[in-house]
Amino acid sequence: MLFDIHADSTIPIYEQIINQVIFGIASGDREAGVTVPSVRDLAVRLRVNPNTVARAFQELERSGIFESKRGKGMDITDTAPQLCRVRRQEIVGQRIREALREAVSSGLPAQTIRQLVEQELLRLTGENHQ
Amino acid sequence: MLFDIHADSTIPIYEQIINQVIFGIASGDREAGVTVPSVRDLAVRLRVNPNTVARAFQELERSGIFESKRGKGMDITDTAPQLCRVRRQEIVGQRIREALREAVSSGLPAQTIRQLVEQELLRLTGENHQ
Amino acid sequence: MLFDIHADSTIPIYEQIINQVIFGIASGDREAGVTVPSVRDLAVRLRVNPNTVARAFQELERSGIFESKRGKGMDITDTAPQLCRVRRQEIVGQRIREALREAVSSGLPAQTIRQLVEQELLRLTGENHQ
Amino acid sequence: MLFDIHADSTIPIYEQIINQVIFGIASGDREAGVTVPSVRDLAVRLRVNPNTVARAFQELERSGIFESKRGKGMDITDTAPQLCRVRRQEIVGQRIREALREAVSSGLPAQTIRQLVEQELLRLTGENHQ
DNA sequence: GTGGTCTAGACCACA
DNA sequence: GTGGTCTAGACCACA
Repeated sequence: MLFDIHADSTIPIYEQIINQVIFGIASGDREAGVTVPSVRDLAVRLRVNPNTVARAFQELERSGIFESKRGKGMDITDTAPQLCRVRRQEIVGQRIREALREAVSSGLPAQTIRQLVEQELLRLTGENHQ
Repeated sequence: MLFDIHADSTIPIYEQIINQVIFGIASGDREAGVTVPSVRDLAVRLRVNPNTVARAFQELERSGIFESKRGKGMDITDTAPQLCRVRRQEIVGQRIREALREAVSSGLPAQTIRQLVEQELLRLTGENHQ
Repeated sequence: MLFDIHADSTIPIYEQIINQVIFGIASGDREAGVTVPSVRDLAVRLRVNPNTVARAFQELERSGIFESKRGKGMDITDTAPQLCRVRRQEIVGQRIREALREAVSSGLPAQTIRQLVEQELLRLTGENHQ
Repeated sequence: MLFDIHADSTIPIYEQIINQVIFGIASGDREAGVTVPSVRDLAVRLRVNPNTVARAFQELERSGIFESKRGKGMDITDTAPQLCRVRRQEIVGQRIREALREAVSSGLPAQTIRQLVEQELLRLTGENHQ
């Protein structure tokens, strides 16, 4: 599982970790039953405070995505892949919804907003939209 | 100028005020040279502490959108409309960019993202996209 | 007496009025015994709140530069010219002193400060310094 | 970094803090990447309310001189030294410019002004000007 | 531990 | 009346 943490993002580090775990599992990077790196190891790897990783893992456990193996670390649950696909859609959907709600309330014409979105999507996906 | 403040939003109140002033001026709600409601009045109207309004106004002054007339209150500057149109585009554009970047990095197929966006845009603008 | 009021200066308007009166008298623009414009007239001329002019005049009276002619306006006192020459030196001296004290405390080398001063003086007086 | 705060100065406390940070960094007192005293610590040290320090730090952050490391405190940015040297020159230069402009407009002869400046500079730097 | 936001309330200079 | 500054104190998210 790859992590790409930006300490200076507006998104808190623990939330970046959570989302990247969710996105990774939803995309099939990891399968159920697999053991997850320890809090300590991941903290070292990401150069991040262990408390921060611990917090992310706790929330993932509460969500039913991780389960703790009695003192032996964390596993990915059987239901994780399904849960993560749902959660991914929610997370992404909500942020898009908020961005568009703000855009509309700003008074920018719908046409301009649509252009902003389209142009950015093309830039990000590098895909031709025909 | 209409204000719609949500005390429980993740966006700080003073920033909501700033953005709504910017959006309002960018949309032509208020013209340059016009006097702005006083800190105290707006605070009462928004049921918010005067310090919070004052902070928003000070940032707007630093941005060249308001100018303080000593002892008399705040005016909208001559350059405000232009500045606000630029700022609006930046604010809206950045939030859209971040939402889409996250969406793409989540592994959702571009087609799904495009659907999410399109569906939300239609819902918000109530417009028929033919 | 000429006035040059800048509403947006960092120097309060009443203080600009006071200083310009003092500088004017010190420079011999007005002689003792001459009647001064009324608060109301000057306020109109300077497009300034009458309270502001009144405050300036009060301070000038307290300083012995103006004297009120029982309800008939203000005169310049006999001692005004002498007082104003002293005050002018104090006002100018103090602001220069503060500026230089800050400059020195900023850590800029004395040589750099001297250059800044010299260059500005030349610019302002348009005079050749040989 | 030494601080010398005067609660009774006409310059607001938060601005004194800002200027002294700028002057200190411009003079090489602190290097980039170094962590800054915490808001709470500095507030205790300066016997000032934490909010006042926080305001100064926030303006320094907005100026690109400090950067906030979420949950960890403030760092001096890489560009701070350069920014601070520029800012120092601006701050000092502007105050000198204003003082001299006033001096010239006061009607004092250029020669007298030059003497005032020279005498004060000598007093402050204790240096022989030959 | 860190900074960020907000409230309540005081006091001040200015117009 | 206006805004600007400051204090005291609370609460929160984050690491």
